Amino acid sequence: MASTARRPSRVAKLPPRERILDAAEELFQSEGIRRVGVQAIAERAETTKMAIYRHFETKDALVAEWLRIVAADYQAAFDRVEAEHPGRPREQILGLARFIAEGLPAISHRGCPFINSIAELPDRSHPARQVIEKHKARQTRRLVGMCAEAGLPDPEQAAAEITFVLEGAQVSTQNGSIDQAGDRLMRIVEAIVDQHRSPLGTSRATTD
Amino acid sequence: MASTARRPSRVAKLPPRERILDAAEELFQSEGIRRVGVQAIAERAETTKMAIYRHFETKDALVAEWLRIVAADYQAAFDRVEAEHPGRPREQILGLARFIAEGLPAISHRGCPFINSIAELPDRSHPARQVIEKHKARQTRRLVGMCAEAGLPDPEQAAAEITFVLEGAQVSTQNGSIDQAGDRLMRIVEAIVDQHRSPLGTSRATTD
DNA sequence: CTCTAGTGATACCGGACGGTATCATTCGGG
DNA sequence: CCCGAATGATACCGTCCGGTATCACTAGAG
Repeated sequence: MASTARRPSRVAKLPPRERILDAAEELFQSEGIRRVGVQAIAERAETTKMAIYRHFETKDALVAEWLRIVAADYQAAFDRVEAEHPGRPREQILGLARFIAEGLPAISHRGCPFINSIAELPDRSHPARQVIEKHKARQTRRLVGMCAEAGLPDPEQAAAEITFVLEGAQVSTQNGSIDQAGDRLMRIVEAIVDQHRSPLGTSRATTD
Repeated sequence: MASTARRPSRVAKLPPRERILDAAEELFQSEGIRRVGVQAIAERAETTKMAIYRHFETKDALVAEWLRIVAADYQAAFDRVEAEHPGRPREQILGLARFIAEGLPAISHRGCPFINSIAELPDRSHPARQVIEKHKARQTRRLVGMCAEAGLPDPEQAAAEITFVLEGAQVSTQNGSIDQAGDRLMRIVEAIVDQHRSPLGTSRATTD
């Protein structure tokens, strides 16, 4: 049976590997990769350094696995938004933008894990970098597809613009240069999706 | 009179402080702040660690000074673009965008120093963070002013959109998710500045 | 029960780091 | 010419880091 997956000693705990990944997630996100030592992760996971090195070859491998999970979560959110509006690419794009916009407040202290990790890992051969690269490539491919389905005349350009705006909203929120970034972001993406786009004017004709 | 500022031993060298800042610039930009040790900076500057600590209280102070210089260079480019098109805010904005777009290839390996530094310095109280914050705030203020002068109906929104797109183009170039980011960036900013903006269509009416 | 695989705990290693102390050297101004 | 300030060179300190070795323990399978 085992209602709880395991029960090592007293409290119901997740297996060590999960605890390690959870701890790594929290620490890497809030403090950065290089500032967080393996020891700190172990303490937060209520285990030891040795346990970490039993489950992950090196710290870099742990970093890569963390980013793999973040990317998977992101993709899952992408899937969810897509499934909520089947056959309606414009709504899908807006849903994605809303997902990002709603995540901005949580991101305001520390920014996007991918952007931050790239900054902390200059060498492109790092395993984590390849995880990010693949994720971003897939993300772009999907977005281009959505833009094409939405009937936008130049899907690549539209996807580039949406990508720019989404990324820019995150970094601008992080560095505090733009306030109400979420609202502004939504208005911009709406203008892109509705082609007539005059987001700066007062006209607010949402066709369909 | 000292035709050359100084000539310590053999080759004409800049004074140590300049050499240190130059070395720091190169190393911080290409490797990141935390990956670069004071020793490495000293070697690159053809001096010693002690010399660095004679000119800068701590490594953090050196980082802050470096970013202050980067911000100043940036502001200078901003000034130059502004002076090239006096009284023509639209041309000024486009010039700024072009400045960024042309800098993208050089940035493709390592990204924007401000974005990277924020990622490497999680604590907002860090002196370098305050340098960045001030710079970004001033940047936004100037851009809003330009948008207002250009007669755009909602200058704050337009400035936000331009900021998002500029920042997003930089991170997207860095992570390789968008190709031809420079061209795409220019088309987007043109569309923002010319309000009729249908950058995705084939119409290419560049008035004036 | 016994055997084994996974886990917890501790100590350790070599290296890099930020920062300091000390002393020799050089150079320009008086 | 000489003095003092700035610089160069080297050694050092305490700390933290990634990673390893060792040993005791627990729990589940047979």
